[in-house]
Amino acid sequence: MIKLTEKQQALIERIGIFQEKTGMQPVAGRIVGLLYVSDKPELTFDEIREVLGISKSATSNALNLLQHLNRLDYITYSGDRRRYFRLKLDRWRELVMQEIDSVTEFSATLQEVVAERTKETPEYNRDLLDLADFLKYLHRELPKLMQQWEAQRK
Amino acid sequence: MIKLTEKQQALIERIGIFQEKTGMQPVAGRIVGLLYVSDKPELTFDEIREVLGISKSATSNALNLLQHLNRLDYITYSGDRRRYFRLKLDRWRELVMQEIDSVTEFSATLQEVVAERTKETPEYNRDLLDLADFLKYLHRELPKLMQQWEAQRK
DNA sequence: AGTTTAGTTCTCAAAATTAGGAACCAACAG
DNA sequence: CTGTTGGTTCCTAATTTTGAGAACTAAACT
Repeated sequence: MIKLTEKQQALIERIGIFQEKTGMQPVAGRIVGLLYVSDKPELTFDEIREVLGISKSATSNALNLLQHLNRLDYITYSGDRRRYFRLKLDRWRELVMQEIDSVTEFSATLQEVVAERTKETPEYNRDLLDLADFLKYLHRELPKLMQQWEAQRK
Repeated sequence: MIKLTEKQQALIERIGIFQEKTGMQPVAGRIVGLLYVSDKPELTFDEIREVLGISKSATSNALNLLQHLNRLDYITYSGDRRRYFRLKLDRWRELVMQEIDSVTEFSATLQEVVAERTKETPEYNRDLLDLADFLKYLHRELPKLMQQWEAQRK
């Protein structure tokens, strides 16, 4: 049975709250926190349930949500019926791209907005287009930025 | 009295929902949408209230929230007691930096997490540190990226 | 002083989110 | 075919969020 230190528990709560602020439900946020912090990075349904003191339904729903959000995975071992859930941490590059994608989508909406707007407010329209364009630029440049980062670290 | 087209209303709803997904409350999200779309980019309290069909309390609370989030401003004209609310759109660069800041803050938590973690999971710890480091890198590089963007646009 | 206007605050009800518990299902074990 | 385990689903209650309405404040106008 898994036991957490005070510090670990505090970290889980902090991470949980951070995730909540990005729109995630509380239990899901804490599961993410737990998987960040836990010495074993692969936990079973019941380990998660037990250590966080939450119900089966909450656990099930949150795990499914996290899988939908592309944050979670599970692996199995033959002769063991349980799933071992883990963060898709090794794929964090995809995660970051995913976040930027949604922003870029918004950029398209901004362009639609400008297309609808009066032409009487040229500076305002320019600001909107600039923002939209920068977001797209950011989206395009992100892969390069990742490569640069790879290169510059020792 | 301000009148919106169907298309404008639809855009406001779309923008509103997008904002909601980033954790903003519904009315605040729609106000942002309205100010993006409205031909007049500076609206009074009552214009906002009326065109969105919301109560004074909801309007007041949302406007204050948006000012706290650094998204809104207002200007006044002498001899007119009303405030003219507007998006701080011309400052979108700051906005973008602000968003990245909060991510960077999370990066510090990740480093704390790794400091607490067992050393028995070196790859996992490496992934965590990589992510944390990349987020900081992104934070540092963003200003440069903005400059590049300024330079490359015609 | 009395009234109108711009906006705030308080109280409360409606609606949405969250999560517990129990019943359920499917796979495997004996 | 019966029992156990891992996980899902359904129903419901508690909590939180949201926003309306009315009372209120403060400034400006008369």
